[in-house]
Amino acid sequence: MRASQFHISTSKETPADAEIVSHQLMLRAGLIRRLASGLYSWMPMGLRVIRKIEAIVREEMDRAGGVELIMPAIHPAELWQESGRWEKYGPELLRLTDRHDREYCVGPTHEEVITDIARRELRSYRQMPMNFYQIQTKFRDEIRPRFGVMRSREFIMKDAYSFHLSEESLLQTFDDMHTAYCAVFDRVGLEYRPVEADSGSIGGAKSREFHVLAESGEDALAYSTGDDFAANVEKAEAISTATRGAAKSEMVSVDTPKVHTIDQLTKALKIDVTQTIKTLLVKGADTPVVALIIRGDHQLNEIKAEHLDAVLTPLTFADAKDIKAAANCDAGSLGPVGLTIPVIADGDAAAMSDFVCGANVNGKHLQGVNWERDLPEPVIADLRNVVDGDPSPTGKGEIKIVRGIEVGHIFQLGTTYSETMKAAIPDENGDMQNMHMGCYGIGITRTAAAAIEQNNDGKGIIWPDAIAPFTAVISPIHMAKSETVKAAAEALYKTMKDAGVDVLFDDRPLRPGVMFADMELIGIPHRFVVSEKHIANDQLEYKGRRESDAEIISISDALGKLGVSA
RNA sequence: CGGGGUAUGGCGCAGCCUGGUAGCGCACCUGCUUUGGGAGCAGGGGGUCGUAGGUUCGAAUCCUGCUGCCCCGACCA
Repeated sequence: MRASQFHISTSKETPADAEIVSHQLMLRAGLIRRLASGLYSWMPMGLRVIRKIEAIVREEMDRAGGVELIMPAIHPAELWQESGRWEKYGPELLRLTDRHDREYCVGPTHEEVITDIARRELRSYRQMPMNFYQIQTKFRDEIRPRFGVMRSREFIMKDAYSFHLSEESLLQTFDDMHTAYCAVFDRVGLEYRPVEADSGSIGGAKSREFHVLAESGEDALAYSTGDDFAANVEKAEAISTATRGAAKSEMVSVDTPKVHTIDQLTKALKIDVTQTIKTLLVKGADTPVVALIIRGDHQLNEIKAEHLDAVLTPLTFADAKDIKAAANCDAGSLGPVGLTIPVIADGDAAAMSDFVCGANVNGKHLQGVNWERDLPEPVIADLRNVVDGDPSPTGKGEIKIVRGIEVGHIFQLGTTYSETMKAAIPDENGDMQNMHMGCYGIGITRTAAAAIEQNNDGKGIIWPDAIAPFTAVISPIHMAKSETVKAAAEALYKTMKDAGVDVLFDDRPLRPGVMFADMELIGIPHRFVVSEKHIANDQLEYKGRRESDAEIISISDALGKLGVSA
C-alpha cells in the first residue's frame, strides 16, 4: 500500500476525554473515530488491525472444527421471551419496535438465535457435535461506556456455540476451545492468562476467562504461587485458616460520635482494622434484609453474596429505610448483635473474637464482642474477595493479585437453553435428549485495545507483528529530490510486495521527522529507511519499533529481517 | 440512576468573574526559503460561541429550561 493512496490521519495532541493510553493512542494514530457515546468508526488503519485479529481467530476456529455462519443483528422479541431473557437481561438490551409495532432487540449475544437454528437444523445425533461461530457486531447498551473501544456499546465479537448429545462431548469441545483460544492469543502475541470465572447472567456450569494482563485492566485476577491455579477475583475462593481465640474481654458499649466508616472507627478507638467487622445489609430472598458480615479490612464479593439462597438476586443493598427498620440506626452504626434478621458471616469474620462492631445505636459501637457468648453463631459462607497473601484454595502456595482485560470467555452452558427453548435430538436409541451447549466469545475490538494497552511507549503504539496494520514501512528520505532513492525505494517496495509482505510505502512528500513520528505513533513494527547516505553501498537502514538504534544492512538482507524469503 | 464538570473553527484551548459583537496553538490552503527526527517567514480560508427562551440599548459573557459529552459514585456500615 502506498501511503499517498491510503488514509493516514495522526495527531500530536492527546484528546482531552481519552483516559487510558490505548484510547488516546488509537485516536491519535487515527485508528478510530468516535461517532457518539460508545460508538466508534474503525478508520482504514484501525480496520486492518481488526481484520488481522479476525483472520487469526477464524483460522484457529476452523482448525478446531468450528463452522462459520452469520446471524442477524436484530432479533425478534419472541425468541428472547421464549428463553426468558427478554425480562431478565435488563436495560443493556436495546429494544426497538418496527412499523408494524413488532418488538425486536439488537443482539448483545446470540444464544437464542443459534438455539433456534440448532433445533431446526440438527435432527440427528449423527450431526453432532456441531460448533457454529460468527464474527459480528454486537450491541450492549452499557450504563457507562468508557475507555474507547475497551467498553463500547457497539463492538465486534467472535461468538461460537457448540451443540452436543452428551456432556462428555461438550467437555471435549470446551477443552478444544480452550486450546484454540490459547493458540489465538499466542499468535496475536499478547501476554495473557486463562482464569476460572463466574458464569454470570448467561448461566451454565463451568466457565473460563482469557485475560490480557495490563495494569489498567478492569478485572482483578488471583493466581497461586504454588501451582497453576488462576481465577477471577469474583470467583476465587477465600480460604479461612484462622481459628477463633477464647473470649478475653467483656462486651462493652463505647461512644463513637461521628464515626461512620471502618477507617474512622479504627482511628477513634486506636485499634487494628482486623479487630473490626463490617455489617452490610442487603435485600433478602425471603426476608426484607439479610446481614452480611466481613472483617473490616476485607471487601464484599458481590457475586458470591448473590449466589447465597437467602440473598435476593440481583444483589441490592438495603436503603436507609430498610436499615432503620431492621436495626433502628443508620448504616454507619450497624452490627450483628441483637439483630433478628438472618446473619451470614464470612469465614474470617466468624473466626474472630473480642471484635468491634456497630451497636445498632447511632454513635455507639460495641467492643469485646464474641460469637456464641454475645450473639448467636452466624451462618458461615465465603463472602469476601481474596487478597494478596491468602492461602491458595488448592492448598499450594499463596494468592497474588494482578489486573487483566477480559478478551475471551468460554462457557459450558449445559442444557439451560435447550430446555427452555426445546432443542432436543434423538440419540442412538431414538430417545429425545436435550442438547448440551457451550458458548465461546472473543472480543475482537477489545483485543486490539488490549494489545495497545500492553504494548506502547512514549512515541506510540508498538504492535505485535501479527496484528500490525502494516508489518513494515519503507521510509524514503527526500524521494522527490533523488531519482536513486526513488528507484531503490520502489524496487524494495516491489520486492516486499512480491514476497507477500504487508508493507506500507511512505511515499508522502514529507520531511523525515514527520514520517518517522507518524509511523512510530501508528506502531509499524519494522522500518526500512532508504536514503542517499547508504544507497551507494546498496545498503539501507533498518530499525525495529522496540529497538533504540537503527542498523545498516544490505538491501538484499531486508526481507531476512522480516523472516521471509523472496 | 445519583453527584460533579463541561459545551467557543477539524482538534486542543483562552475569552466569561467585571456584558460592547471572537482570539491563540495545531491542522488546512497559497507563495518563498528550508530539508535525516513533528521546519521558518509571509499571506489566506473556515466559527449563527450546544440549543431554546429570558434580562439588557447591546449577551460567548448574566439568568432559566433542554440536550450532548466527560468524570466520579452506585462498597456505606
